[in-house]
Amino acid sequence: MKRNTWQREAVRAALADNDGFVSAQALHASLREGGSSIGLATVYRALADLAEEGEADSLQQDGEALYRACTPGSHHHHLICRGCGLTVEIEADAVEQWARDVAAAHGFTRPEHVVDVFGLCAACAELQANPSPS
Amino acid sequence: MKRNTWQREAVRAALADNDGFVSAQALHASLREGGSSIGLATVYRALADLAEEGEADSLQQDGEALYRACTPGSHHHHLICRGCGLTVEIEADAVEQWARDVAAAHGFTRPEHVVDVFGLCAACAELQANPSPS
DNA sequence: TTATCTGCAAAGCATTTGCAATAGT
DNA sequence: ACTATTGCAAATGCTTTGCAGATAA
Repeated sequence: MKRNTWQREAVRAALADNDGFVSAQALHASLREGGSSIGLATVYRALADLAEEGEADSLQQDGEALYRACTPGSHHHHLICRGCGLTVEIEADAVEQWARDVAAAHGFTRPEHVVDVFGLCAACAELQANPSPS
Repeated sequence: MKRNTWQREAVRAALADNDGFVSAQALHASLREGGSSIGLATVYRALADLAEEGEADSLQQDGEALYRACTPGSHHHHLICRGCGLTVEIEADAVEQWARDVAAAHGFTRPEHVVDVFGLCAACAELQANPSPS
């Protein structure tokens, strides 16, 4: 059976404290800075578990896995700012349906999908237009 | 300026010869088997260039980058079999529109999106149901 | 000629794994 | 007690990089 260790709780909490996506490395570093003595491998293992149990979303970026807390069972997608990492949760019922349909139309079963939209948020777009403001 | 070497051509050709997504490693191996003496690093560099120039799609799976030839400028998505890697190109005009709308609704500009649907193709679903057929 | 590209081997990174010690239950 | 979990360090696997020699322009 799955045991309840303070390490797992720490990872769960650190993930919840964070608004955007975090890498395992970053999460481990921040836990260490917070005085925890948790090991890196443990963070990896905990995150993998959380993701499998549906308590965390994960996505791949630049060859590293990023995680984010999410309410169990709910399925949603993200709008992510390329500049500052700001993440907005988005509803995508229409896309869910479309994914199921397109999979079925080609004889595919057990469909899952990855849908993420990247862009520049208003603030970052502003920054890019005026690199040195005021 | 960008030079035209036989290595770059070889990578472009090998990619075009392949129907699904291929890893850099696999592409390098197949080129070597074909008698080429191209180096692994060169394959990586060529693929990165092709992807940047829009001549190749790329996606991340299991911590490795997969590439696939694509007609420059065209934008499409993929339905990928988790079992055998079979890839079907899918139209997603509705999703394109949705992505643009959702980005705009949140003040995001220059939207790009990642939309991939994974599933089990008919053949692989069959195999999983009957692990050792006839 | 000469700036870019190649190949090799050596890093570099994120992630995984083996194993003895530790700590839930 | 029993066994899952931890932490460390070593191992793995993909990708990048430094550099000397090759090569396209």
